[in-house]
Amino acid sequence: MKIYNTLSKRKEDFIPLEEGKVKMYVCGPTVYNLIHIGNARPMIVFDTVRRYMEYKGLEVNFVSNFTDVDDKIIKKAVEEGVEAAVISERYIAECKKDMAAMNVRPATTHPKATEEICGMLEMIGTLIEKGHAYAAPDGTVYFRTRNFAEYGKLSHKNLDDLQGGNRSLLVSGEDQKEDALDFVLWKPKKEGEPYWESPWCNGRPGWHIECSVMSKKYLGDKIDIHAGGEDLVFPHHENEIAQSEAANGKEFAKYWMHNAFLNIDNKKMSKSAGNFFTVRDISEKYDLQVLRFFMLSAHYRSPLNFSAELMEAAQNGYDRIVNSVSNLNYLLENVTSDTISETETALLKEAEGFTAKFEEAMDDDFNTADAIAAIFELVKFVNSNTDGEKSAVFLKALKDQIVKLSDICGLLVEKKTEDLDVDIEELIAARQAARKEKNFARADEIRDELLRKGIILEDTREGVKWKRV
RNA sequence: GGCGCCAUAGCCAAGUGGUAAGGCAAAGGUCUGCAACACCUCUAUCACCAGUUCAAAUCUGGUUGGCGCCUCCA
Repeated sequence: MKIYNTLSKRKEDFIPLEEGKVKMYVCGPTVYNLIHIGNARPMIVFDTVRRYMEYKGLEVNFVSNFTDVDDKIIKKAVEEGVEAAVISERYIAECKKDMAAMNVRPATTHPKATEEICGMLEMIGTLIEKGHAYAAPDGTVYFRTRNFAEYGKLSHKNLDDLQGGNRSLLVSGEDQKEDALDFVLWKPKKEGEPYWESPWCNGRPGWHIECSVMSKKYLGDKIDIHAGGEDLVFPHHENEIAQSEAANGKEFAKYWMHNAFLNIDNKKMSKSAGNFFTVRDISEKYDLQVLRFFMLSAHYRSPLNFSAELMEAAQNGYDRIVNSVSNLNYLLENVTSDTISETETALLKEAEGFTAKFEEAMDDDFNTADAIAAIFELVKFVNSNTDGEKSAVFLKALKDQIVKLSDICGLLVEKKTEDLDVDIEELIAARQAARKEKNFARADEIRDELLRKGIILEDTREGVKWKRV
């Protein structure tokens, strides 16, 4: 299994620190609103990485945080006149609903920043002791960036380029820094903000320290994979490395994975540009499985464009897989043979090739676009090689194969079987009778009536199939 | 100003040295009372220029056109 490592800028063989186990940390959302479809990309991508690793027999300890103390949360709390925790708890709950609908599995642990303040105070203390951080007179604690020799190794920047960046860095408190590149570990509270006591001042943590601390607490000083959106490479992840490695004296993470951005109609999504969609918005029009399928249709390191047309195409593509499984289920319900023939055995062997192709794609830095192509090839193979004459063993094996590969991608392609109401069953039977008498007007009338009730009929060679709109 | 990425059919998207996967859409056909599903057929020399090589979408240099990070941001 190869993974592209941002640190080395190349694909590397994935070798877990501990055989058979993976320690993985993914930077989670700041919970001040419903999550947007940009937030959804890393969730879906890294959930898929996790699922594939588990499929390969690895035990994945997957940690993803909720940042629940932040300026935007506080601002929203002030606007609504409630405690910050009311806002963060509300949106954590909403986020979990969206994740469930996208079939993103809950992390092994979902730590919250506000519950890890103790660990942050401890790490900041260690950094000060070791000379990597200092407290300014007003109680702000800064990280001494130039004291960490490897600073810039992830984003491949050097400090002098950064400093020469000609931008005005003089925001408030800037003058008390030893160096313009030093970043905040702890900052004093402002009036009305939530705060915690500390040796330096009553205040709250800077943005970067939380991930260093949560990763250390739940996974250990050194982990296998640290992941997130590409915008986090600098400064967030660069700063995490500086803090963790300076404090722990060990390499922080072996592999760094970053997903590319999602654009809307070829532009960066932003509220001001008016092209901003929450996952909830999309769920009103589409099953979020379609969103997931869409996200996986491109490689995670390629920028992906989002538009209404592309979602339609994704809907149709996803339906093709669902249809194939639904056909297999229909055949299985009406199966007549349960002994597998020699031809069938040979076909199953051939079908294994698609699983091999799928794995080859996923082993190559999680090439989901290629992996999904393998699923489509399997779908075509299934559609071309199954009919009412085939045995139950054969059909079941093929169905399991499609469902399994789709499941690795987190795609649910098997609709739950449900029983129809008796009156609907009777209408379908009545239509069949009408068709037999060649009374097609009556047959079509019944079909329209069922459509109004949300049932779509399809007359296949093997009989009448139905599905929900 | 510094660092970096991308450019493959109408659309989306794999392919990083051996002669272009897959999906969507469109068209024609088979099946079917019709529709739907499915199946078959059909669609590209890979932005442009030069070079390396027996061989390049794939390597090198250049041109053009997009984009990202350097600031809260997935």
